[in-house]
Amino acid sequence: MTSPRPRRSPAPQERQRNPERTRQRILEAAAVEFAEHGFAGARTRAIASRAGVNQQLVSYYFGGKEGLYRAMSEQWAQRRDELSPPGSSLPEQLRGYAMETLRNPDGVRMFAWSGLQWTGPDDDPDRDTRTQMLGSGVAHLRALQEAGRLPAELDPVCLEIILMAACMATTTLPHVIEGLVGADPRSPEFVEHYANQVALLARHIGLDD
Amino acid sequence: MTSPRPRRSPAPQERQRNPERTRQRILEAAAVEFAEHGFAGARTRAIASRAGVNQQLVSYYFGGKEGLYRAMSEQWAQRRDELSPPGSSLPEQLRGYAMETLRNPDGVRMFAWSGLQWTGPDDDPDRDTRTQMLGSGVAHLRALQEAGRLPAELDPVCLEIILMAACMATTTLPHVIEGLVGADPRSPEFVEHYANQVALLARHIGLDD
DNA sequence: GGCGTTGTCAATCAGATGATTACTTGACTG
DNA sequence: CAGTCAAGTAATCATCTGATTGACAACGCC
Repeated sequence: MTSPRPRRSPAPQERQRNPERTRQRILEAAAVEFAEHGFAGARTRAIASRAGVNQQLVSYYFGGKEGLYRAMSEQWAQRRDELSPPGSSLPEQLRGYAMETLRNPDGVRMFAWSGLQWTGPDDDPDRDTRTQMLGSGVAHLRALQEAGRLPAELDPVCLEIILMAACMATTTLPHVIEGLVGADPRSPEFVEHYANQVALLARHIGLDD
Repeated sequence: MTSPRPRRSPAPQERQRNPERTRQRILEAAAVEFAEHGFAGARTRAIASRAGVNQQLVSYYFGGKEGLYRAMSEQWAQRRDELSPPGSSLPEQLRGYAMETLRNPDGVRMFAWSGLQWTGPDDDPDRDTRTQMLGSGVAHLRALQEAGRLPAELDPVCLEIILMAACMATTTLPHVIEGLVGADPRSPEFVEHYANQVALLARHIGLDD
């Protein structure tokens, strides 16, 4: 069986047709715009323009703005799923999550938007994969608790939520940070410092392995 | 001196003029809509309709959508400033902040939106009052630290940010919560439980007085 | 009671926005 | 090489959105 797209000449011109690449470009542009402005604030024209394609292609490939948003959400969910959590110990892992603001600012922002835009369990395509992923984290905490490393009266679910909110703070509370530290809350310096502090606190709670 | 508004018949009809009441109604309706949909998602028509007044009055009193948003932000900043922090000990205070989701869901939501919509120190009318308020919290933490109740290597500013993010989680991460606990994340039962857990964690860190 | 001021409204506008239509271009097939 | 279908585009549309206009009715003042 030969390759599905022979493409005699590898890439003589960039003007060739390439539906998959076009699709992908739209998805990438959509991620940037949605991450920056949220669903209501994003503009289909801006997405098409950023992708360098005609606006109609958004309808052609995704059936409109809403379909594009859904498709992009699913792609990001999948991508996040593939991403193996960095770090070995739990504090190191949390440090990694807090650093995600630098590696993948759009993804974190998208996630933050989705929380405020959330209206209910339905129309949340990401729900199941996300829950499964977080559930494993909760299981980890619960195991730590049963091993006596964590106070019995602490609810592992709530702790997971607290830690998650903490890791996202550089994205969700930039105005607070700017006011308190007087510097750009997204600067690598501060994000790294903050991530270290999150890890430190986690250790102080007793989340070391 | 007599009353400024004599109003011969006390309230024969509600159709009487009352600019101040109208202004206030618009502001209240704006708070609800902006809290629900954010700035980009809120509709001037919906605000006017909710306030039960003509849409034009938004321009008449506030000079348009943006002016209304600013005015409402300032009003809420002021209202929050008046609101004395409940609770005596720091964990109790944090518990109170986490419970704010029930007492004042719109206020918390507005604050969460403002973080994602934030573009820079400018165009942030709330900045100074907010920073001042948070600064006092940081000072409190720093005092605790200097008294040896808190590890020296912890940055009080980062700790404050972490705690704040944790207190807002029932608003910022409803999708996560729904997935993990399978219940309405805004239900009084869960919010109270979560607030207790935040306070518990604070105690466990050593933030007791 | 007359009169200017001010609060309120209905009607409407210009621009933006997401979607649709009809057309062109390119690639594969027999 | 004709034919067919997929990929892409330009032009246009209907609707929505925030803002403006002009009328007018309630109020304060004399």
